[in-house]
Amino acid sequence: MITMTEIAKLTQVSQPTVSRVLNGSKTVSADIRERVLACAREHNYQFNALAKSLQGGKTQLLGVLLTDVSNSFFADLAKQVEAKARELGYSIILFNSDYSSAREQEYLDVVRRYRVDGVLAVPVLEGGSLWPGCAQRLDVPVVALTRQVEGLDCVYLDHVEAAAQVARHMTQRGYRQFLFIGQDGCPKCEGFRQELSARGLASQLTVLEGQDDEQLKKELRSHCQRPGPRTGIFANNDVCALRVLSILRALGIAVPGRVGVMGFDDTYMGRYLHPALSSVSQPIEQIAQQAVSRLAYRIDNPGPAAPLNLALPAALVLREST
Amino acid sequence: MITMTEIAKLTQVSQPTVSRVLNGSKTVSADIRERVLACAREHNYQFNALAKSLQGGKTQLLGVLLTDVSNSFFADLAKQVEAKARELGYSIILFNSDYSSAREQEYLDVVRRYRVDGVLAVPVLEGGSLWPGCAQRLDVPVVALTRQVEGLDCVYLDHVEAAAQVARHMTQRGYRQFLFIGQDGCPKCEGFRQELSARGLASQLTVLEGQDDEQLKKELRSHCQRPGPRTGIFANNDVCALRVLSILRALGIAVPGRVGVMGFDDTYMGRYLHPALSSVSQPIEQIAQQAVSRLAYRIDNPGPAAPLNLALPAALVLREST
DNA sequence: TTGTAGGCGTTATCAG
DNA sequence: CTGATAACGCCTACAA
Repeated sequence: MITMTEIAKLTQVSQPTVSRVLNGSKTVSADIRERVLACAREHNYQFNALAKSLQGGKTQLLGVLLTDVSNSFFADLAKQVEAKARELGYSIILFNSDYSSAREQEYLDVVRRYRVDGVLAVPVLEGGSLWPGCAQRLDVPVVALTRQVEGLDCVYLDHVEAAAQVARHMTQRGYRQFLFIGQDGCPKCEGFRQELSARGLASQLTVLEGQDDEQLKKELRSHCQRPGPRTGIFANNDVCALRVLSILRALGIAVPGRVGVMGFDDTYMGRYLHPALSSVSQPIEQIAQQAVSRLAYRIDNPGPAAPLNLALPAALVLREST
Repeated sequence: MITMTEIAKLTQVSQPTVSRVLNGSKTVSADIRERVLACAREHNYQFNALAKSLQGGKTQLLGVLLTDVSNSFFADLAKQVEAKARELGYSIILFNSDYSSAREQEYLDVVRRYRVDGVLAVPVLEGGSLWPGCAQRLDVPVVALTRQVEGLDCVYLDHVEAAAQVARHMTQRGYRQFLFIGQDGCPKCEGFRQELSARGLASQLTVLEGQDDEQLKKELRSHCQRPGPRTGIFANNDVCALRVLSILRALGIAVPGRVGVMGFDDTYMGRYLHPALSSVSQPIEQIAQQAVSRLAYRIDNPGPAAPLNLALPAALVLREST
């Protein structure tokens, strides 16, 4: 690949002059400018971003650490983040921690090696308590995605509040017994529990981890097939909700009559299911937009700043399953 | 961030000595080694990948150009590619062309700027005829993903053969009228047509672009509701198949009795649908594995080589919808 | 075993 | 308006 020095030789000028031309400096005579530009075009010149960055400048690179790109929510998020980053002239190095803290740490080092200008990350651990420390060691700005992290810039959907909305909606629809399928103690679960508690229904909540299909089927049978009040099931995400719907159908349990099902993320498939899936919609584009522009701002304005703690509101998308 | 030169000053040795220690050279005295390592650890040293690469070496960076990460197939692919790349010590810069050729060209330049060691790309245009040219201009190895490109390394699922399998399966199941939903002339469509043709059924094939739901519904009604032979519908991908299933249900058309539906990509949701969706399964992990290791091989062994043209076989996953 | 000198492709700061 | 020169962080000779 051709360099400025080579162009300089070919066009009989000094290398700094080539630099001036290629960077659009006005203080170059017309004929030199033309000669240089012609030569650059002819050889398909592209500046060496590494050399340029070495010079103390920025790399225009953002590290993006996700837990699982194959999850359709994160995939969407990655897409939007890439788009926003591009608008601001950044490219992204993508890492997939696969929910492994060890890998997350490893990637934190890699990101430093490449001297990225900033990092967007979905912390592996919900609490994210070790992240402020990581961020400091990184010595570039960091914005946490979709997780609240104390003492760190973060942009997220308010899971607690969203789950409370779900609880309100379900009680309104007449469900009086509840199942949360996901990790006990996570923000969604807590928000759900709190709101039920406020309505004196906390004792009616059961939390199921719901790993494999067989296990889940057994548990759903015992919870939903016996007579009793209608049951509202809040699934950790749409994939999980889809599995639940499938099992309920196999069990011959009526949805939304006997049991209501609510997903999370509002993935595209929801509207095409039968019954169409009610879900909590995340404002993915806003999250990406806010996170990237905050990161860009911090890159352009270094120095300490009060952490941004941006909790975006969720919207319930009500369809047939509740 | 601390540099070798700074460590050198702190430990009272020369910078190249620091380099030797940090790169594990044996020819350094024990006490210097320890002093240097201690200092490096203390200041959390990470080498500057830019500077190192500038030296004419490799960047350990791979450019990955996708058309749409939010598509669950490509999201899976991205995940696998990242994993394989990591195993070989590469990090990936991810670009999303969004099916825009203009953006694709733009990204080709960006990738050159960062002096990536190689590129993995899903060409925007099916034929991919301008890619061999692009690859040459890139002057790093390129491997095309999931598309056959003449004169370029490529790893893909054989769409033509896969579609032929679908046609055979459908005729076996007694479908005698056919719909392909997707772009006319694409490999899947051609493979489907050819195989039907070989069975004297080509005249029974109709191709629908199927953009919006309303339009598609109208067309499906006119094709499937009138009496006549059973219809086999081959959808371009699972998302599309899901839409078709949803519309057929609304129309009260029996699946798989009156109409059979086959998707493509075998995304996770297929097995949970009702009826469970038959689909063509792509060997995503193999594609990623083969593509990345081929790329790595070409990086390590520069110079001309006969293009690899690796067509992986598809597997039909038969469930309830056909 | 260790240090010195040069260069990778840029940009920035000087002179001229 | 243009050209030297130094510097960024590292590595690879070569020299001591």
